[in-house]
Amino acid sequence: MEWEQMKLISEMNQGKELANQLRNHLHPSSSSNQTREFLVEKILSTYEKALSILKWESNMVESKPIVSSITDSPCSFSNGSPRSEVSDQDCKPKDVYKKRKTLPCWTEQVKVCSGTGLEGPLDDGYNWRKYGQKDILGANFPRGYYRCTHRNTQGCVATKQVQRSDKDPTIFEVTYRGRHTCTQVSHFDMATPSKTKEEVKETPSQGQQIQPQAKGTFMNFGEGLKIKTHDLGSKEDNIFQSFCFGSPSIGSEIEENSIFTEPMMENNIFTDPMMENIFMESFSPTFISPATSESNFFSLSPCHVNNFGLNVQTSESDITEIISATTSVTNSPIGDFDFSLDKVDFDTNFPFDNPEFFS
DNA sequence: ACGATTTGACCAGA
DNA sequence: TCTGGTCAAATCGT
Repeated sequence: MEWEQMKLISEMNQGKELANQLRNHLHPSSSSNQTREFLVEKILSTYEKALSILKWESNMVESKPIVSSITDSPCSFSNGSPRSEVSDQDCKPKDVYKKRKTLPCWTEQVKVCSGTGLEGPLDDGYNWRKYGQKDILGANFPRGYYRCTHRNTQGCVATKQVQRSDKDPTIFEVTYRGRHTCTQVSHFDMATPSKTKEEVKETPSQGQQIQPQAKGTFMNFGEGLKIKTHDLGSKEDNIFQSFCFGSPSIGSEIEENSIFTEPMMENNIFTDPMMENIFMESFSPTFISPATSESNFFSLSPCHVNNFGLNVQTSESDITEIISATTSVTNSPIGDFDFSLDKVDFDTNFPFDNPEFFS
Protein backbone atom coordinates (compact mmCIF):
# COMPACT_ATOMS: atom_id res chain seq x y z
CA MET A 1 0.00 0.00 0.00
CA GLU A 2 2.99 2.22 0.35
CA TRP A 3 3.15 2.59 -3.37
CA GLU A 4 -0.50 3.55 -3.52
CA GLN A 5 0.11 6.28 -1.02
CA MET A 6 3.05 7.57 -2.99
CA LYS A 7 1.06 7.37 -6.15
CA LEU A 8 -1.78 9.16 -4.49
CA ILE A 9 0.51 11.96 -3.42
CA SER A 10 2.02 12.03 -6.86
CA GLU A 11 -1.38 12.32 -8.48
CA MET A 12 -2.41 15.09 -6.18
CA ASN A 13 0.81 16.95 -6.85
CA GLN A 14 0.33 16.47 -10.53
CA GLY A 15 -3.15 17.88 -10.25
CA LYS A 16 -1.75 20.86 -8.44
CA GLU A 17 0.89 21.37 -11.08
CA LEU A 18 -1.65 21.07 -13.85
CA ALA A 19 -3.88 23.57 -12.15
CA ASN A 20 -0.96 25.95 -12.05
CA GLN A 21 -0.34 25.39 -15.72
CA LEU A 22 -3.97 26.00 -16.39
CA ARG A 23 -3.78 29.25 -14.52
CA ASN A 24 -0.92 30.29 -16.75
CA HIS A 25 -3.03 29.52 -19.74
CA LEU A 26 -6.07 31.37 -18.59
CA HIS A 27 -4.95 34.49 -20.35
CA PRO A 28 -6.89 34.58 -23.62
CA SER A 29 -3.85 35.18 -25.74
CA SER A 30 -1.56 32.71 -24.11
CA SER A 31 -2.93 29.53 -25.55
CA SER A 32 -5.81 27.91 -27.29
CA ASN A 33 -9.03 26.78 -25.77
CA GLN A 34 -8.02 23.29 -26.70
CA THR A 35 -5.02 23.55 -24.44
CA ARG A 36 -7.06 24.82 -21.56
CA GLU A 37 -9.67 22.17 -22.02
CA PHE A 38 -7.05 19.52 -22.13
CA LEU A 39 -5.54 20.79 -18.93
CA VAL A 40 -8.89 20.72 -17.26
CA GLU A 41 -9.41 17.17 -18.36
CA LYS A 42 -5.97 16.24 -17.16
CA ILE A 43 -6.75 17.68 -13.78
CA LEU A 44 -9.99 15.80 -13.63
CA SER A 45 -8.16 12.69 -14.68
CA THR A 46 -5.66 13.17 -11.93
CA TYR A 47 -8.31 13.39 -9.29
CA GLU A 48 -10.11 10.48 -10.80
CA LYS A 49 -6.99 8.43 -10.46
CA ALA A 50 -6.51 9.53 -6.92
CA LEU A 51 -10.01 8.51 -6.10
CA SER A 52 -9.49 5.23 -7.86
CA ILE A 53 -6.49 4.54 -5.71
CA LEU A 54 -8.42 5.35 -2.60
CA LYS A 55 -11.29 3.13 -3.60
CA TRP A 56 -8.97 0.37 -4.66
CA GLU A 57 -7.28 0.39 -1.31
CA SER A 58 -10.56 0.28 0.51
CA ASN A 59 -11.67 -2.72 -1.48
CA MET A 60 -8.50 -4.74 -1.62
CA VAL A 61 -9.14 -6.91 1.35
CA GLU A 62 -12.74 -7.77 0.77
CA SER A 63 -12.35 -8.41 -2.92
CA LYS A 64 -9.60 -10.94 -2.98
CA PRO A 65 -11.53 -13.79 -1.43
CA ILE A 66 -14.18 -13.31 -4.06
CA VAL A 67 -11.66 -13.73 -6.82
CA SER A 68 -10.44 -16.79 -5.16
CA SER A 69 -13.88 -18.26 -4.87
CA ILE A 70 -14.52 -17.74 -8.51
CA THR A 71 -11.30 -19.19 -9.68
CA ASP A 72 -11.19 -22.17 -7.45
CA SER A 73 -14.78 -23.08 -7.07
CA PRO A 74 -15.87 -26.45 -8.46
CA CYS A 75 -19.16 -24.79 -9.17
CA SER A 76 -17.74 -22.66 -11.89
CA PHE A 77 -18.67 -22.97 -15.53
CA SER A 78 -15.64 -25.08 -16.15
CA ASN A 79 -17.54 -28.22 -16.95
CA GLY A 80 -19.98 -26.85 -19.39
CA SER A 81 -23.57 -26.27 -18.57
CA PRO A 82 -23.95 -25.55 -14.91
CA ARG A 83 -27.47 -26.80 -14.94
CA SER A 84 -27.15 -30.00 -16.87
CA GLU A 85 -23.79 -31.26 -15.75
CA VAL A 86 -23.41 -30.21 -12.17
CA SER A 87 -24.57 -33.03 -10.03
CA ASP A 88 -23.45 -31.81 -6.65
CA GLN A 89 -26.41 -30.36 -4.89
CA ASP A 90 -24.16 -27.79 -3.31
CA CYS A 91 -23.44 -26.47 -6.74
CA LYS A 92 -26.87 -25.40 -7.74
CA PRO A 93 -27.47 -22.98 -10.54
CA LYS A 94 -28.27 -20.45 -7.89
CA ASP A 95 -24.63 -20.39 -6.95
CA VAL A 96 -23.68 -19.93 -10.53
CA TYR A 97 -25.87 -16.92 -10.90
CA LYS A 98 -24.53 -15.45 -7.72
CA LYS A 99 -20.99 -15.87 -8.87
CA ARG A 100 -21.82 -14.37 -12.20
CA LYS A 101 -22.17 -11.05 -10.50
CA THR A 102 -18.83 -11.32 -8.84
CA LEU A 103 -16.87 -11.83 -11.99
CA PRO A 104 -14.61 -9.00 -12.98
CA CYS A 105 -16.51 -6.78 -15.31
CA TRP A 106 -15.59 -3.87 -17.48
CA THR A 107 -16.94 -2.17 -20.52
CA GLU A 108 -15.35 -0.96 -23.67
CA GLN A 109 -17.03 1.23 -26.17
CA VAL A 110 -15.86 0.45 -29.63
CA LYS A 111 -16.64 2.99 -32.24
CA VAL A 112 -16.77 1.66 -35.73
CA CYS A 113 -16.44 4.31 -38.33
CA SER A 114 -18.37 3.97 -41.50
CA GLY A 115 -16.46 3.38 -44.65
CA THR A 116 -14.17 0.88 -43.12
CA GLY A 117 -16.26 -1.95 -44.38
CA LEU A 118 -16.50 -3.17 -40.87
CA GLU A 119 -19.51 -2.56 -38.79
CA GLY A 120 -19.45 -5.25 -36.22
CA PRO A 121 -17.50 -5.13 -33.04
CA LEU A 122 -13.87 -5.69 -33.51
CA ASP A 123 -12.17 -8.89 -32.92
CA ASP A 124 -10.40 -8.50 -29.64
CA GLY A 125 -8.02 -11.33 -30.15
CA TYR A 126 -10.08 -14.01 -28.55
CA ASN A 127 -12.44 -16.53 -29.94
CA TRP A 128 -16.00 -16.00 -28.85
CA ARG A 129 -19.06 -18.07 -29.34
CA LYS A 130 -22.44 -16.48 -29.31
CA TYR A 131 -24.84 -18.15 -26.94
CA GLY A 132 -27.70 -15.77 -26.85
CA GLN A 133 -29.30 -12.58 -27.96
CA LYS A 134 -31.83 -10.57 -26.08
CA ASP A 135 -33.89 -7.53 -26.68
CA ILE A 136 -33.18 -5.13 -23.90
CA LEU A 137 -35.85 -2.88 -22.54
CA GLY A 138 -35.32 0.65 -23.71
CA ALA A 139 -32.63 -0.29 -26.14
CA ASN A 140 -33.09 -0.08 -29.85
CA PHE A 141 -30.74 -2.90 -30.56
CA PRO A 142 -30.60 -6.37 -29.09
CA ARG A 143 -27.74 -7.40 -26.86
CA GLY A 144 -25.57 -10.24 -27.94
CA TYR A 145 -24.12 -12.67 -25.45
CA TYR A 146 -20.81 -14.33 -26.12
CA ARG A 147 -18.67 -16.73 -24.22
CA CYS A 148 -15.19 -17.93 -24.81
CA THR A 149 -15.02 -20.68 -27.38
CA HIS A 150 -12.76 -22.62 -25.06
CA ARG A 151 -15.20 -22.69 -22.23
CA ASN A 152 -15.95 -26.37 -22.58
CA THR A 153 -12.49 -27.48 -23.50
CA GLN A 154 -10.48 -25.34 -21.12
CA GLY A 155 -13.05 -24.08 -18.71
CA CYS A 156 -12.53 -20.49 -19.66
CA VAL A 157 -15.23 -18.43 -17.96
CA ALA A 158 -14.77 -15.24 -19.92
CA THR A 159 -17.90 -13.83 -21.45
CA LYS A 160 -18.81 -10.63 -23.12
CA GLN A 161 -21.94 -8.75 -24.07
CA VAL A 162 -22.17 -6.63 -27.14
CA GLN A 163 -24.72 -3.87 -27.15
CA ARG A 164 -25.05 -1.42 -29.95
CA SER A 165 -25.44 2.09 -28.72
CA ASP A 166 -28.77 3.78 -29.16
CA LYS A 167 -27.25 7.19 -29.38
CA ASP A 168 -24.62 6.30 -31.90
CA PRO A 169 -25.16 3.08 -33.85
CA THR A 170 -21.52 3.09 -34.79
CA ILE A 171 -20.62 2.51 -31.19
CA PHE A 172 -20.72 -0.92 -29.67
CA GLU A 173 -20.56 -1.25 -25.95
CA VAL A 174 -18.72 -4.41 -25.18
CA THR A 175 -18.98 -5.59 -21.62
CA TYR A 176 -16.45 -8.18 -20.62
CA ARG A 177 -16.95 -10.48 -17.70
CA GLY A 178 -14.45 -12.79 -16.20
CA ARG A 179 -10.91 -13.39 -17.14
CA HIS A 180 -9.66 -15.67 -19.82
CA THR A 181 -8.26 -18.77 -18.26
CA CYS A 182 -7.84 -20.48 -21.57
CA THR A 183 -4.56 -20.69 -23.37
CA GLN A 184 -5.83 -19.79 -26.76
CA VAL A 185 -3.36 -17.88 -28.84
CA SER A 186 -4.52 -14.49 -29.82
CA HIS A 187 -4.45 -14.19 -33.53
CA PHE A 188 -2.73 -10.91 -33.03
CA ASP A 189 0.28 -12.92 -32.26
CA MET A 190 0.06 -14.70 -35.53
CA ALA A 191 1.60 -13.57 -38.71
CA THR A 192 -1.65 -13.66 -40.61
CA PRO A 193 -4.42 -12.72 -38.30
CA SER A 194 -7.74 -14.38 -38.81
CA LYS A 195 -11.09 -13.01 -37.94
CA THR A 196 -13.72 -14.44 -35.75
CA LYS A 197 -17.11 -14.78 -37.22
CA GLU A 198 -18.43 -12.43 -34.66
CA GLU A 199 -16.87 -9.46 -36.28
CA VAL A 200 -17.91 -10.52 -39.71
CA LYS A 201 -21.51 -10.85 -38.85
CA GLU A 202 -23.14 -9.03 -36.04
CA THR A 203 -26.86 -9.26 -35.51
CA PRO A 204 -27.76 -9.74 -39.13
CA SER A 205 -31.37 -9.25 -38.28
CA GLN A 206 -30.61 -5.59 -38.09
CA GLY A 207 -29.53 -5.54 -41.63
CA GLN A 208 -25.90 -4.97 -40.92
CA GLN A 209 -23.72 -5.80 -43.82
CA ILE A 210 -20.31 -6.77 -42.74
CA GLN A 211 -17.80 -6.88 -45.48
CA PRO A 212 -14.96 -9.30 -45.41
CA GLN A 213 -11.78 -7.61 -44.51
CA ALA A 214 -8.53 -7.79 -46.26
CA LYS A 215 -5.93 -9.13 -43.92
CA GLY A 216 -3.23 -6.84 -42.81
CA THR A 217 -4.95 -3.67 -43.77
CA PHE A 218 -5.28 -0.64 -41.61
CA MET A 219 -8.97 -0.43 -42.02
CA ASN A 220 -9.56 -0.56 -38.35
CA PHE A 221 -7.68 2.60 -37.82
CA GLY A 222 -10.76 4.70 -37.74
CA GLU A 223 -12.07 3.09 -34.70
CA GLY A 224 -12.12 4.46 -31.27
CA LEU A 225 -12.10 2.68 -28.05
CA LYS A 226 -13.44 3.61 -24.73
CA ILE A 227 -13.04 1.55 -21.69
CA LYS A 228 -14.52 1.61 -18.33
CA THR A 229 -14.78 -0.78 -15.56
CA HIS A 230 -17.90 -0.63 -13.55
CA ASP A 231 -19.24 1.52 -10.84
CA LEU A 232 -16.34 3.41 -9.48
CA GLY A 233 -18.09 6.52 -10.46
CA SER A 234 -20.55 7.81 -12.91
CA LYS A 235 -18.54 10.17 -15.02
CA GLU A 236 -18.16 7.96 -17.97
CA ASP A 237 -18.02 10.62 -20.59
CA ASN A 238 -16.15 13.33 -18.88
CA ILE A 239 -12.72 12.67 -20.13
CA PHE A 240 -12.70 10.50 -23.13
CA GLN A 241 -14.10 13.05 -25.44
CA SER A 242 -10.76 14.51 -26.22
CA PHE A 243 -9.28 11.45 -27.73
CA CYS A 244 -10.33 8.59 -29.83
CA PHE A 245 -7.87 5.82 -29.54
CA GLY A 246 -7.61 2.81 -31.65
CA SER A 247 -8.58 -0.36 -29.98
CA PRO A 248 -5.90 -2.77 -28.88
CA SER A 249 -6.77 -4.89 -31.80
CA ILE A 250 -5.99 -2.01 -34.00
CA GLY A 251 -2.70 -1.45 -32.44
CA SER A 252 -1.71 -5.00 -32.70
CA GLU A 253 -2.77 -5.38 -36.27
CA ILE A 254 -0.99 -2.35 -37.42
CA GLU A 255 2.56 -2.53 -38.49
CA GLU A 256 4.95 -1.76 -35.71
CA ASN A 257 2.11 -2.63 -33.40
CA SER A 258 1.75 0.94 -32.58
CA ILE A 259 -0.99 3.43 -32.86
CA PHE A 260 1.12 6.26 -31.67
CA THR A 261 4.16 5.97 -33.82
CA GLU A 262 4.39 7.63 -37.17
CA PRO A 263 2.56 8.57 -39.16
CA MET A 264 0.14 9.35 -36.42
CA MET A 265 2.60 11.41 -34.51
CA GLU A 266 3.62 13.16 -37.63
CA ASN A 267 0.09 14.16 -38.23
CA ASN A 268 0.22 15.63 -34.87
CA ILE A 269 -3.12 15.65 -33.22
CA PHE A 270 -1.95 18.36 -30.90
CA THR A 271 -1.95 21.89 -31.98
CA ASP A 272 0.03 22.84 -28.97
CA PRO A 273 3.41 21.24 -28.30
CA MET A 274 2.78 21.55 -24.63
CA MET A 275 -0.31 19.46 -24.97
CA GLU A 276 1.63 16.79 -26.68
CA ASN A 277 4.12 16.79 -23.88
CA ILE A 278 1.44 16.56 -21.30
CA PHE A 279 -0.24 13.86 -23.24
CA MET A 280 2.86 11.81 -23.67
CA GLU A 281 3.77 12.31 -20.08
CA SER A 282 0.49 10.77 -19.27
CA PHE A 283 1.44 7.39 -20.56
CA SER A 284 1.51 5.18 -17.62
CA PRO A 285 3.75 2.16 -17.55
CA THR A 286 0.75 0.14 -16.67
CA PHE A 287 -0.55 0.50 -20.13
CA ILE A 288 2.60 -0.74 -21.67
CA SER A 289 3.62 -2.93 -18.86
CA PRO A 290 4.68 -6.40 -19.72
CA ALA A 291 1.82 -8.70 -19.06
CA THR A 292 2.78 -11.82 -17.30
CA SER A 293 0.28 -13.99 -18.99
CA GLU A 294 -2.67 -13.93 -21.29
CA SER A 295 -4.57 -10.74 -21.27
CA ASN A 296 -8.17 -9.90 -20.99
CA PHE A 297 -7.92 -7.59 -23.88
CA PHE A 298 -6.22 -4.80 -22.08
CA SER A 299 -3.54 -4.92 -19.57
CA LEU A 300 -4.24 -1.87 -17.62
CA SER A 301 -4.94 -0.77 -14.21
CA PRO A 302 -7.94 1.36 -13.53
CA CYS A 303 -5.75 3.84 -11.81
CA HIS A 304 -3.92 4.63 -14.98
CA VAL A 305 -6.31 4.38 -17.79
CA ASN A 306 -7.45 7.84 -17.11
CA ASN A 307 -4.16 9.05 -18.30
CA PHE A 308 -5.37 8.26 -21.73
CA GLY A 309 -8.57 10.03 -21.24
CA LEU A 310 -10.24 6.69 -20.92
CA ASN A 311 -12.44 7.04 -17.99
CA VAL A 312 -12.41 4.13 -15.71
CA GLN A 313 -15.12 3.07 -13.45
CA THR A 314 -14.83 0.20 -11.15
CA SER A 315 -17.34 -1.54 -9.03
CA GLU A 316 -16.98 -1.44 -5.33
CA SER A 317 -15.52 -4.87 -5.15
CA ASP A 318 -14.30 -5.38 -8.62
CA ILE A 319 -11.36 -3.14 -8.88
CA THR A 320 -8.90 -5.58 -7.47
CA GLU A 321 -10.41 -8.31 -9.47
CA ILE A 322 -9.97 -6.33 -12.58
CA ILE A 323 -6.42 -5.58 -11.80
CA SER A 324 -5.87 -9.16 -11.02
CA ALA A 325 -7.62 -10.32 -14.11
CA THR A 326 -5.99 -7.98 -16.49
CA THR A 327 -2.55 -8.66 -15.28
CA SER A 328 -2.71 -12.34 -14.79
CA VAL A 329 -2.68 -13.48 -18.31
CA THR A 330 -0.23 -13.55 -21.18
CA ASN A 331 0.12 -12.32 -24.68
CA SER A 332 -1.59 -9.11 -24.01
CA PRO A 333 -2.35 -7.36 -27.23
CA ILE A 334 -1.56 -4.15 -25.51
CA GLY A 335 1.68 -5.62 -24.42
CA ASP A 336 2.76 -5.54 -28.01
CA PHE A 337 2.34 -1.85 -28.20
CA ASP A 338 5.49 -0.20 -29.22
CA PHE A 339 4.96 3.39 -28.38
CA SER A 340 7.43 6.06 -29.00
CA LEU A 341 8.95 5.21 -25.74
CA ASP A 342 11.34 8.06 -25.77
CA LYS A 343 8.36 10.26 -25.29
CA VAL A 344 6.86 8.22 -22.59
CA ASP A 345 7.47 9.42 -19.15
CA PHE A 346 7.67 6.30 -17.15
CA ASP A 347 6.43 6.55 -13.68
CA THR A 348 9.34 5.25 -11.75
CA ASN A 349 7.08 4.63 -8.86
CA PHE A 350 5.27 1.98 -10.71
CA PRO A 351 5.77 -1.29 -8.92
CA PHE A 352 6.75 -3.60 -11.70
CA ASP A 353 8.51 -5.61 -9.12
CA ASN A 354 5.70 -5.41 -6.68
CA PRO A 355 4.14 -8.84 -6.62
CA GLU A 356 1.13 -7.50 -4.84
CA PHE A 357 0.15 -5.38 -7.72
CA PHE A 358 0.16 -8.25 -10.16
CA SER A 359 -1.29 -10.78 -7.82
C1' DA B 1 -20.25 -34.45 -39.61
C1' DC B 2 -19.12 -30.93 -36.81
C1' DG B 3 -19.08 -26.44 -34.98
C1' DA B 4 -21.46 -22.01 -34.78
C1' DT B 5 -25.68 -19.40 -34.58
C1' DT B 6 -30.55 -18.65 -33.68
C1' DT B 7 -34.28 -18.38 -30.71
C1' DG B 8 -37.87 -19.69 -27.45
C1' DA B 9 -37.91 -21.13 -22.79
C1' DC B 10 -36.25 -21.15 -18.25
C1' DC B 11 -34.23 -19.16 -14.09
C1' DA B 12 -32.62 -15.76 -10.63
C1' DG B 13 -32.61 -11.28 -8.94
C1' DA B 14 -34.70 -6.89 -8.27
C1' DT C 1 -43.99 -9.74 -11.90
C1' DC C 2 -40.62 -7.99 -14.91
C1' DT C 3 -36.12 -8.06 -16.82
C1' DG C 4 -31.64 -9.71 -17.93
C1' DG C 5 -28.73 -13.75 -18.43
C1' DT C 6 -28.36 -18.43 -19.80
C1' DC C 7 -29.67 -22.90 -21.67
C1' DA C 8 -30.41 -26.03 -25.26
C1' DA C 9 -32.86 -27.80 -29.28
C1' DA C 10 -33.24 -26.57 -33.93
C1' DT C 11 -31.08 -24.70 -37.66
C1' DC C 12 -27.37 -23.11 -40.50
C1' DG C 13 -22.79 -23.05 -42.66
C1' DT C 14 -18.59 -25.15 -44.08
